[in-house]
Amino acid sequence: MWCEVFSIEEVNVVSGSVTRARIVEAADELFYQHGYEHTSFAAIADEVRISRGNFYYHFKSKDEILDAVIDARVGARRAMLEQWEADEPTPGGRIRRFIHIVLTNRADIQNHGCPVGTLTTELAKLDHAALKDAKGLFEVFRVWLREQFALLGHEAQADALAMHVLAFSQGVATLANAFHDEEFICREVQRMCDWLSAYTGDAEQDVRDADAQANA
Amino acid sequence: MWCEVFSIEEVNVVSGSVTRARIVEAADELFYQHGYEHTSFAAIADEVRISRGNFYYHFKSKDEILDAVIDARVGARRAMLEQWEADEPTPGGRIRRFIHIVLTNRADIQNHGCPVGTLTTELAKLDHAALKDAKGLFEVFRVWLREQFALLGHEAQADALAMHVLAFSQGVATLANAFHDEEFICREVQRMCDWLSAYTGDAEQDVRDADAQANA
DNA sequence: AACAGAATAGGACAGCCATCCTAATTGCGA
DNA sequence: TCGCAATTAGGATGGCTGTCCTATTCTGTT
Repeated sequence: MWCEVFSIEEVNVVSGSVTRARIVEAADELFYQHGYEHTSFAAIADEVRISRGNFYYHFKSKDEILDAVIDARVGARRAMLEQWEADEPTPGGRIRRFIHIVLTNRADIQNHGCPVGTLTTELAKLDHAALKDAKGLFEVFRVWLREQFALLGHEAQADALAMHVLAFSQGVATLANAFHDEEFICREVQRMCDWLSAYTGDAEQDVRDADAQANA
Repeated sequence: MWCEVFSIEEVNVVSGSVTRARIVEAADELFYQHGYEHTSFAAIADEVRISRGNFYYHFKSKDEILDAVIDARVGARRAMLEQWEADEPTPGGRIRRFIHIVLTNRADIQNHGCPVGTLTTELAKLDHAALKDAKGLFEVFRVWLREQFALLGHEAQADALAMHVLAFSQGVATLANAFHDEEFICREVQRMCDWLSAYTGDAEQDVRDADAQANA
């Protein structure tokens, strides 16, 4: 759901203008922090230090900025998952890595919730055309998790297990955002990892051990 | 999180004016369906068939309507929980009842998510003063669930277990809203009830066994 | 019937917003 | 250096929103 920040230059290679990339980056952050509807052109303009009217050279509407933001998020998440596959040799380790995101990004999550879940929820309420694309963000993780469970030999249940892990992340994120309770996040991550170990086959792993292994 | 509808007259006894109650009722529904920010006075006015300017006889701002809506929701949820305590003899049965809400109200949840979770998420993004009260809605369920687990003899873990059940409901609601997958809801409810049975002591959903143990 | 206060209607207002338009500036190839 | 296209600035515009104000209608009491 969440993702490390990638530099503007990297994005720029794909999308053309530097200004355009900076607009997308600023919009991404502001949409996450304050929501899509509540973020005005003026706010993005202040952030990018660009004239309001100038947006329309790069985008022809606010909706189009949203599309670009979602595309950027999809790209960033895909890149993150590929990185995980390079780092983690086992599917179980990769899933654990996903579970640990709510801990890794706990500061942002407590402040603003899950970028994927909150955007999807908002666009659903607005009955916005981009809702379909936002759901695509969820699908990226769903498909990836499904693959990992299939690799663990649970092909028949793979999708159900993937959805269960996604539900975990959304539940934790929503409550962490509401209550700002860090211990709660730790407990739920531990519980989820315990649950996962029944599917990976190896013995249960303590959170600290997993972190130590990840940093090794 | 969700709640049966109570008639206007019932609410009216407490709050005074009939028109006021109708405004709150309409606002409650519209805030749920389209979000607080995206719901305009005009939309509520159309629903209640009342003049725009007339709102300010009953409320002195939109924020005040939100406060009234949250108060109404708290009242309705409290009433629902009291009803459950009258209906269900065992704490385990009551918790199961809570778990089943996502199934009972699956239509609304698939369309608009959880009324408590989505409101809290939105108000957090808006940095709205009423966020505190919206969190209070969560607290109503948290405290109640904690009580039920304590009655089951798990006082030490009661709050953690309550939070776990809340996280379940939020995760399922968010994904049900995104994917409109009814089977997913069923699976997760079943999984959660299985999990719960480890704390109620009985093998399956036998109410009398749970009752006997609770009274022991 | 007369009056008072509650309740309602509907227009007026200022502020914010996304969008559009046009002029100015920049950067780059010839 | 010139010229053209890409890029930017910033004001103008119209629509929507929450809020306010005042005139009117309703309701119950004397």
